[in-house]
Amino acid sequence: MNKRKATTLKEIAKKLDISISTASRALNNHPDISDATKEKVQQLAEKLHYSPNLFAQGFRTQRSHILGVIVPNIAHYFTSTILKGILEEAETKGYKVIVSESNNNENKQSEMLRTMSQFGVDGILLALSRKTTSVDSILNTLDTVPLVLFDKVSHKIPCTQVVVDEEIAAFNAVEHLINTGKKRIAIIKETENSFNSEKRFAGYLRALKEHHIEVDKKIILSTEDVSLYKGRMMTNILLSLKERPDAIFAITDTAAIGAIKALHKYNIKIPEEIAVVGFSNSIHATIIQPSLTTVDQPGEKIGKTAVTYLIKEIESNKNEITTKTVTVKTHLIVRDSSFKV
Amino acid sequence: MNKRKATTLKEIAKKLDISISTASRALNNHPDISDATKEKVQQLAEKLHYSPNLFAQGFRTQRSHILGVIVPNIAHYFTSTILKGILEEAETKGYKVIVSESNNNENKQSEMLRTMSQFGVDGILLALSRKTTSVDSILNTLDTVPLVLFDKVSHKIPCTQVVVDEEIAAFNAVEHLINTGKKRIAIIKETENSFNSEKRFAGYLRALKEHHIEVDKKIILSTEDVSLYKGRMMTNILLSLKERPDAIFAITDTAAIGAIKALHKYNIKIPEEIAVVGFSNSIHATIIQPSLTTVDQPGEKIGKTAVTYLIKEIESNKNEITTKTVTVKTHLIVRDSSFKV
DNA sequence: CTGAAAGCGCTTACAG
DNA sequence: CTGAAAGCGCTTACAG
Repeated sequence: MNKRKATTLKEIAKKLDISISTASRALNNHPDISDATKEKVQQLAEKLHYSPNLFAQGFRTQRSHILGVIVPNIAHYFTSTILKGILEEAETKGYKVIVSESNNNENKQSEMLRTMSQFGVDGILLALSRKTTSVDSILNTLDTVPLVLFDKVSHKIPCTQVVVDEEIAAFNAVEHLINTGKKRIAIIKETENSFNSEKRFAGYLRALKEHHIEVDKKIILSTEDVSLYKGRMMTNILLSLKERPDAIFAITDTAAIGAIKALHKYNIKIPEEIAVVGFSNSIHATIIQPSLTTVDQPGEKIGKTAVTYLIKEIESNKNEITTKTVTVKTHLIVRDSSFKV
Repeated sequence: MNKRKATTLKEIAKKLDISISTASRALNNHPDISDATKEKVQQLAEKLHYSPNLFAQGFRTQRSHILGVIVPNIAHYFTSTILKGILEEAETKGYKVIVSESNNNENKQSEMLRTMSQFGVDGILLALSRKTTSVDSILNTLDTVPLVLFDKVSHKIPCTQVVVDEEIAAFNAVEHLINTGKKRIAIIKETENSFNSEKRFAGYLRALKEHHIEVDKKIILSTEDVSLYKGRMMTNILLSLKERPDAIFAITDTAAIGAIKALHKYNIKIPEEIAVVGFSNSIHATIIQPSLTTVDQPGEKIGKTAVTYLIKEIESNKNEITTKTVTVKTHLIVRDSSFKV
């Protein structure tokens, strides 16, 4: 299959008896070229279905108009939502998007960064894999190609980072519980201090503090992966406590759903006995019974924002590295797993 | 940001005082080159972190090693699952993947096909947008670049198509209901005859026929988009019937979940009064109460298979077009929305 | 306003 | 076993 007998600039130039340079410039609307010539060239190009060989162009100009995206897991709903935003924004700006999955594997992530920069993408969008401990490979690629971090970020990397207002969102979620009369609010968070978990925990603490509620370590539970299964397990632990909590704030929707499943098992009334709040507004949130109160994270907006900043960096040919955290707003969606105020 | 001061072949050649040609060949393990030279070159290349400029290489060889993927909606779970398979297989075969969303918009789909083929992808993976009526633009790109259809396919397009054993899967699902004693099985399907809907309906009919159950048009419901909302509506209709069905086979998990929600509302016991079976094994299937009996479609396998066939076509430089339907097996997962046999 | 020429980094017939 | 040279299709200083 090698029929790609595309029209080239040369052919156009020949037919019109002009030079290739002129043809090229006419097509690119160069101010030097006369209107008459431009029209002539552009018409013929149209007629012949001319389209520039983007590979030649990219090779020549050292600009591929390709953006590389690396995410831990593409089948994660929130991630695919961000990707949607990335694709849309990139397309309107005239960029193509190459996608890769790190599978939460740090080595793979490093390798992908290398491959992508070597491939010649104009910029990279990265959501850090879990437990990214060695930042070296990232700093390295940062030297060669613009890079923007989103969702899973780290302040150890000096670059633009697009995140959600994690701390405020968590604060609002917990305050909402307090406002509905809950006084003993448990949290299910991550063991390792990821950026997200840390911020959400900080929001939790601040809400308690501002409302003069004492922190009780017995109802602060940590787990390595905040999964449905772990949500269940943690909730079982909470239920075994002498003083049960009257609300659970899970740092993740899946863990919140695990909590709900555990509460179901013990026939505990939600939200009367124990309210549950999640984080993410995943698609499950309205499938589960009762529907889940949770923080809505605007995935598409995050994606679009990340692309916008990345392209800005690409097109401002400055060699400097921007360190800047862009925060996208979230809002709490109150559903049936907590009381309305 | 233009520090990409990558090592080039020229530099390597110069340092070793050999020609660029030799350096190139040494790196590519060309049989003509002596082992001594090869080693020398490869060692230096390693030391200098040489990596070929893939754009130059692609430009020269007319091979980009990029695959283009076009899907209706990337945030659809099943789709993201397929994508996962595509990414993985492509990576192991040394291809990058450009992803685009058609948003179920036929014009956009055509445009993307054009852009991709003009961009110079080596092959295209396409899941048809809903209501793709005009096949022309697809036939056109089929002339210029290998293309494989997956999931949403059409036999109007002469190319390799990777699908699931839709008819058999539906047959098994309906037969399962029959085996558990259900006699009056409703179906919720699509109005327009998409490939998927048509096959699943055929499987439904065959199961009834083989078990000598009469077809009753009153419990064959069609809707344009087989969504959760529509699943609910259709179920309401079924419940208003004089002779209610004792089972519902929804062509889609989301519609099945809509059905379950509607049945909940009327306090109808699942599966005792009415059993429900879906299709897809979406992530919701175990979140909903009762958990959903459904057909598991191996998304990753579909993705991998599609890539395998596409690359085969790309690398066999034959100019001929293969028309071939590859079927990936599914299996029924029996959960709580239907009886175990 | 237009053209000749160099060159982006690589591969590959051709020659020896 | 190695090298000189052409060329992939384009853009862009330079010259006029």
